[in-house]
Amino acid sequence: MPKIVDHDQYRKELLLKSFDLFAERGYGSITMRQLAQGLGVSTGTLYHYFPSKQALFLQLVEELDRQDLLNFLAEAGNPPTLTERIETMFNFVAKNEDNFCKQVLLWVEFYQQEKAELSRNKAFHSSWDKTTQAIADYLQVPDKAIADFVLNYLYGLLMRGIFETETISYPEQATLLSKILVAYLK
Amino acid sequence: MPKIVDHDQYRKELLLKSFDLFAERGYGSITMRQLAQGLGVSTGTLYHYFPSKQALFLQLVEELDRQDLLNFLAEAGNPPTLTERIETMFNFVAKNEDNFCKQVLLWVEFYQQEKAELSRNKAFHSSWDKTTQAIADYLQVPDKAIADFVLNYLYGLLMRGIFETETISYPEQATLLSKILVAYLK
Amino acid sequence: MPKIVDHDQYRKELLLKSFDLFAERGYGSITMRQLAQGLGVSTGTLYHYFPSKQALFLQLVEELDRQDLLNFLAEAGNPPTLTERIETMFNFVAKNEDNFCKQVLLWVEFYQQEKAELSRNKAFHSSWDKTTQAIADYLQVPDKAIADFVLNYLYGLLMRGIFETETISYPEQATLLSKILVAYLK
Amino acid sequence: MPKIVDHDQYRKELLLKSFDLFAERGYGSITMRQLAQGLGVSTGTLYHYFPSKQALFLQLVEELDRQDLLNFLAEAGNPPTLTERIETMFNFVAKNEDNFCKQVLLWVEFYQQEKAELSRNKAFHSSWDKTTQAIADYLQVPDKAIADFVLNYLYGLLMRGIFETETISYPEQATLLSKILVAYLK
DNA sequence: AATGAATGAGCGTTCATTCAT
DNA sequence: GATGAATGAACGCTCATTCAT
Repeated sequence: MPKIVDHDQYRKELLLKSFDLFAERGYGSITMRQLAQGLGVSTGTLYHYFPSKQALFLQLVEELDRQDLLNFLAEAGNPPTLTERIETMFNFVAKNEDNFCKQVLLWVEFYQQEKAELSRNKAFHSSWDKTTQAIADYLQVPDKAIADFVLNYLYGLLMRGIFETETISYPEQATLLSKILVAYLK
Repeated sequence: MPKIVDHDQYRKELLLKSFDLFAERGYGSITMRQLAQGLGVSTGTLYHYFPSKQALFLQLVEELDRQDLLNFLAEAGNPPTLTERIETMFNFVAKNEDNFCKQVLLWVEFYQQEKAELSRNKAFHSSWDKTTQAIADYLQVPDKAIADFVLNYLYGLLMRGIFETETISYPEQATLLSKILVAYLK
Repeated sequence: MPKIVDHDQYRKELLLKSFDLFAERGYGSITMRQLAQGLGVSTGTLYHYFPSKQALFLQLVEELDRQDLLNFLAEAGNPPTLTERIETMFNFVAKNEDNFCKQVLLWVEFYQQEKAELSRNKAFHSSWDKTTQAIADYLQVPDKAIADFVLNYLYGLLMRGIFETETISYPEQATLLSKILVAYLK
Repeated sequence: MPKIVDHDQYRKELLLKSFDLFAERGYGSITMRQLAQGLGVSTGTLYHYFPSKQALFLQLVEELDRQDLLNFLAEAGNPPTLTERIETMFNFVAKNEDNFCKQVLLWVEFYQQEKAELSRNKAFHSSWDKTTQAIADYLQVPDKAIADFVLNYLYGLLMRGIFETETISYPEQATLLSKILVAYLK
């Protein structure tokens, strides 16, 4: 019997630890050697667990999207009013803002760089769609357009956090959005 | 100094023509040779006009941001009501959606890939800030938070156009946003 | 010492089974992992039986050369005339043409790739010489030059079977060679 | 205008110089870096002239086969008797024995290593066939089987020069072959 | 101004071999 | 004896950039 390690478990461990490394330097800029060094393994080991840099990244996307959703649902509960649900959601995003920014940045960079050969690989889009859908479900708004509205707002918020020098207050924005929506839905 | 005008004019011509090439393959994936070939010049010529790939791209960012803003202001006029201004804005974005998506994609990819050495170069952020500010001005809303709100929504719209399989209707979204805001501002 | 017999028997079994794998992909192209997988063992096991890829191959050469010779002598008998002996020989080669082609191909590839460090290892050359000598003995021609002549012809036949699109008929060639030699030796 | 060098001429120069390097270490063992160093250029330059290691080698095959044939025809003349033609041919091979051995070795090694993806590329086989055909033509023997006979003999001679410790005398073999054939054709 | 040949560091990836279990 | 995870040097190849012409 070889060394007792759960192959799959170790794979996920490497995956999760690789996120910070990707985030720090970007998908295209970090090298497999740097990744390996950062993870404390050799390049050979990296390739023992993942067939390629792209595959490693794609697995990371899937895993993180899955975990993000799980984490959110675990602590979100099911508040009675839309206002509260929006607040809960914004709180969650605010708490993990840094993580989400890094993710969006990485996903976009990767998509841009590999879009040519990504058409076959639906995993990327489907993962995003699934998350978006789950959030829409959580909000329980009667009109899908309203859910879209909130999501647009949220994704825009993330973008501005990335590009603008001046940061934006999440609680404040959540309050504003709530007020606006309540006024509209009344 | 006629020579300088020619040089500068040619430089901008190359810049503008390079946008489609960047958009098609991504900043990190396209090579200077491919760029040169696509522009119908040699790599040497490219380096005669731009000191580096990064500098070329940065100049492209600045130029396009400038032109986008100019184009918008040129055709936006100054409608009397907020509703109309928002509609005008959304129409403009809808008309140029493809372009804007490509730009956002490229800007993000570039930022992500070069952020390590971008700290010195403020051009990138300042260009984005300037555009954002100009749009906020155009809307003439009393409360800055409202302008932020609209912009967040807009940027989010762009993001979702990129990642989601299902496209989103701009006119419809504009109408919704107008209604919501009118209900709130009343 | 029963253990040693088992070990040795198993080693030869692996050796023989590895021939087809080497033949299919070439010495330089097949990996130890592929070899192990094809044999139904782990790489570790392979290294338990053979100290290195090169040693494994060298043992294969020796074993196959030995067996080829044994097989030939077993079925060749001792026909009274040179013509018959040549015919027997050509029949044998014809029957095993595919095998011999693969062997020549592999031996050449290996020799070419490792010749730098093969000077010490005489096994390779001596194995070839021994076979050649045995065949010469079998023919029982008075003049060594005639034996050389036949062997040259045979090895050339193999080479042309490898490289040329048009295959060559062994029986026909054997008949021709016989006639020619008989005419000469008369 | 760039540096004045005839791209194509320089390519052939590199090609020819690369033969000795390939011959010395083998196709599979020599690296592009070693090749570049041996040629006195950088790896980048090598790739400027040849798209890949395989393509470089294939071009070398074609070029050498072409030149060998040209050289032979240039000095072969058209002797009146078959005996003389065979002698001329064997003299030529004897004079270039070293070269031809190296070529056969390399061609076989390459073929063995790349045969999987070589099916499309007919250049390899066709080049060999062409040469073989030209030699057959030169001999002007009425019966194709006789030409085949001579060629088999020749290729076998080369093989034995490669593998056997004891070298074989070309003039002697040529004389023998002539005698044998003359006895047969009479 | 314009060319494209030249460079070489560095990339993603492979694979013979080792070794803890 | 058997396993397969781990290693890391080395491979083929790329590409931003330089520079002689």
